[in-house]
Amino acid sequence: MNLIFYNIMSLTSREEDYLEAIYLLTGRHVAVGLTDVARELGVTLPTVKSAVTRLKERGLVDQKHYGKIVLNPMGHKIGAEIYRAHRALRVFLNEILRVPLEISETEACLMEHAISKDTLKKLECFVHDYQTRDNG
Amino acid sequence: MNLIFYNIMSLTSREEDYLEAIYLLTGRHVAVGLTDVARELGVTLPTVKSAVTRLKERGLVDQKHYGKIVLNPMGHKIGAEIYRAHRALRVFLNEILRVPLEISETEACLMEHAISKDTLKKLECFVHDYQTRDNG
DNA sequence: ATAGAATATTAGATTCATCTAACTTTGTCA
DNA sequence: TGACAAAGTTAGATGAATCTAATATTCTAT
Repeated sequence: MNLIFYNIMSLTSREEDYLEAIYLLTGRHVAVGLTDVARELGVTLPTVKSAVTRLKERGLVDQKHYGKIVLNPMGHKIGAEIYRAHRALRVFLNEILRVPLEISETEACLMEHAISKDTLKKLECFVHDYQTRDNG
Repeated sequence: MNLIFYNIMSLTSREEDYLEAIYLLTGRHVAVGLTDVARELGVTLPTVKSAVTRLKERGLVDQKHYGKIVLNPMGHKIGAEIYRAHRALRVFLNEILRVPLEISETEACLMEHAISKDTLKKLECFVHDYQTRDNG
């Protein structure tokens, strides 16, 4: 079911970042505006605007004129998945490699786009197993 | 000693890829041409040309008109370091997470740019320790 | 209800990374 | 030694991602 989408829909890292940011903000806010995303990612409003326009063209988000940003089901799914990779990587870096939290955060954010579904699953298992049998 | 350079010299992922490719080819060939790099990275000649031009402007490589590509000391150092990160990540993915080699190769190549010197050192230690006490 | 603040939009520029097509130089071998 | 192949160069286009500056809309609080 995803194969069809995945081929058409190979997103850039940056598109994934925007999707992830919107996903996270959606979990905290009632409504997500361009300004929220801009703050979250440290970019300017027009930059967010053009990213959202591109995501809109791909059918991953909706935004009415002067309106809030809403994730479509596929956008939500991708955002959630990117965040899952982000979290697994951050935990691996921070709790297993003992990289400081801030740095783990930053580097996880850069690595999260590189990791496939299969690898993510393996990483999650590894992290889980490692934690349950008290290593380190 | 590196701080000065590192600030001026924040390379894009792609610039790092080219440097790494040239570094690897240098270890195999006598002389590295644009065509070798193009083959290695799967891009066209003009693309390599413009990348090399940019790396030349940064003083990381040299190339005379119609000549071969030569890494300058700093370029060599960066290329070697990127490759070190690449290797550590590939080994982690392949030998510890049991991700198939081809996929480990690809994903390491994407992650290698995200990882700082400190994190790399930690990852290398982790991989080493993991391997010496026969886990899995 | 409206003025001022906050937010969103548009226009236009820049840089990187890529491509194709056309051209030039170098190198080789018959 | 000169024709042809291989390698390198240049020109020009495209798209993503970013910015600043200017403009438009919406919200809010008096």
